Amino acid sequence: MTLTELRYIVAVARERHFGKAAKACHVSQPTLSVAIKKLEEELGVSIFERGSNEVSLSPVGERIVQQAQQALEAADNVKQVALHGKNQLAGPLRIGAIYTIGPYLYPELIPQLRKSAPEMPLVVEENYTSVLTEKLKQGELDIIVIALPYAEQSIVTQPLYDEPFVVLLPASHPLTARKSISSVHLEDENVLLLGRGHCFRDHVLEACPACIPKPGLIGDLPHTIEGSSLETIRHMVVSGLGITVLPCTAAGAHSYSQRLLTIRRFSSPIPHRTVALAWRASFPRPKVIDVINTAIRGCNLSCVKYVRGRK
Amino acid sequence: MTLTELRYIVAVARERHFGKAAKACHVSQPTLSVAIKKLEEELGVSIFERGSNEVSLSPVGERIVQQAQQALEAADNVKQVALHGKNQLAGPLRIGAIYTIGPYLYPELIPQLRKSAPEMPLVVEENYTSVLTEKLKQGELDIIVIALPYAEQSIVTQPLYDEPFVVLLPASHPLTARKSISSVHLEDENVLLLGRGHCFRDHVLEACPACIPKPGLIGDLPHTIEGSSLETIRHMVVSGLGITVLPCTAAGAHSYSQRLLTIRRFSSPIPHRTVALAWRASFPRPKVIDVINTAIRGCNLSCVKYVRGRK
DNA sequence: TGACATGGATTGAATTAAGCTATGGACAAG
DNA sequence: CTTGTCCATAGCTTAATTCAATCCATGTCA
Repeated sequence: MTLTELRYIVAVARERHFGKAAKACHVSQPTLSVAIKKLEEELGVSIFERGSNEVSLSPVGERIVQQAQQALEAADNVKQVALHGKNQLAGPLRIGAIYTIGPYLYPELIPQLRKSAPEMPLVVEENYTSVLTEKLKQGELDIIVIALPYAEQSIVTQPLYDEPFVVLLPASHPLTARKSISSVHLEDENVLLLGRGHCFRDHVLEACPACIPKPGLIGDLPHTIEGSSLETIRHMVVSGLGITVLPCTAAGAHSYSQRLLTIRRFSSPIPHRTVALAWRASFPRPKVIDVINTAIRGCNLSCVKYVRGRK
Repeated sequence: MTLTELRYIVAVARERHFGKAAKACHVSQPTLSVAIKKLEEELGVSIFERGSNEVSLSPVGERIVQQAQQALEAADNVKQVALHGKNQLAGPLRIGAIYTIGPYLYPELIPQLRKSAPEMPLVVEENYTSVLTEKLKQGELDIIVIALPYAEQSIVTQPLYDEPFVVLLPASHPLTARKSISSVHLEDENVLLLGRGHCFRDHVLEACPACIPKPGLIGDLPHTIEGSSLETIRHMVVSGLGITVLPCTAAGAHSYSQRLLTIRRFSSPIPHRTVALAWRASFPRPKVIDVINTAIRGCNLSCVKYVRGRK
């Protein structure tokens, strides 16, 4: 078995066409055909099913190609390691965070990283968990910050901190009279939610099942209003459209004074989420993980509880 | 770059000797020397430092070899996938658990797995976290059950359940009068601990810092008695040597009647541990993980709280 | 139905890479 | 100064890879 053969089967699996795959690999079609046949004989299974007018993957082939991709990635990483020399903290790092973390973590994290790894330029992105996951797996991102639970094949995760949720109220709201708020108090309130796809939306609904949006209108407005970001929701809370639930790191960073907005904590059991790092298991720069881990723990996120560190 | 070259550098890194490495690879010494030189030229770095009387790894070389090992493992897995054919649930699985989980989980888990994956013979082991980790990394185990926190390079973890701790008392003990017990109640008690190396020992000490063992003797016995397993500790509790803290799954499975032993829950905050699966990120049988996950969730562990599943 | 197009398999020659034996050269020990 | 160790180099052989040319099965359309 050679890396070349693995490249060939990955190409055919991608192109679904021997000729095109051969072109993509810069070899002739017979070369590729022979190489694949040789590999199939060595492995004792047929990877592709040559139909009359199409090439498809056999069930085993599917998994073989997946595994081959991993092997190729690992081999590529050998080159990367050699390229970047001994300093893992040199060279760019592509980092992603979900929408409900990025805006509140990055302003703390990035200055920290500039200090601890000045030779590591950062490419930074915000997106949904699903998009970040895809980009991470495709190698378009190196490390992402998401909320647990999170389990993906060949992705390593590392919990960072537990983040309690808080309630954001207009200052004039009756609930501001309470010192802490239970999820039952939210049942009759108009709780503004993020749109579908935001995992924080699901976290809130889990903590407050009664907040599940109902179809229909109240006056001109839909029964439940969905915001496209925590900041738009904050504006709507100010404007009196309703109240909302925020992760605590998002509670402080805003431009409204206490005369307009009030924050109240939850009474026990306090709903919360666990924020974690995730990276490809094959990511070849362990020190980068350590540095980011340390940097986040060094961030001034006063309301969170850091998870005990890596051993 | 070829897999053969990677095998060569891994061998030299292991043997620290070109000649011996060549023998281990079943090739002549010049073959190996040339191949390594070629790879070093391709990568543009020198992997080994040829000293007068010894071969050592350069700093970059160290990481290159590590990465090479990963690539070789991934390539091996291609063969494994082909070998076991389309059925990931066929072929033996080597599973490990720490001492404080295995005896209580296996009797539930193994019959479950026999049902859901009858063609998968199980090789089962119990050991300390550190030993299991080493065996997992070396490929001597496929999947292990440990307690969080757990973070190892290129190991994937998946939380399974939260397990509250309980207090085990002789039936005649004054604390049996209480419905629930707080850690402060343990301060003046003789709390029997597991020996060093058991992570559960550390969990107990974290929940009850006052229980940290003090040197010295009480009469003939050491001030703090350490047991080699939860079962030996249970015997000692029966015999009146002291009380102990157990994970709740270990509380029920014993041969003593309620007339001798009493179990009491903790009052809030209830100390607990999170039990998780861990496997090499390169482990090529994702369905096996799913099946074990499902099997454990199907176990009759009434006292635990299962963590939300994989998405 | 038959000419043609498509797409993978086969063939055989040319090239390249990987392997071996023999030898060279640096270094340390005696 | 000799000897032994150990990695590097040279020259040769053999095996593997690649390509162009060709074959063959299948599907399309007049």
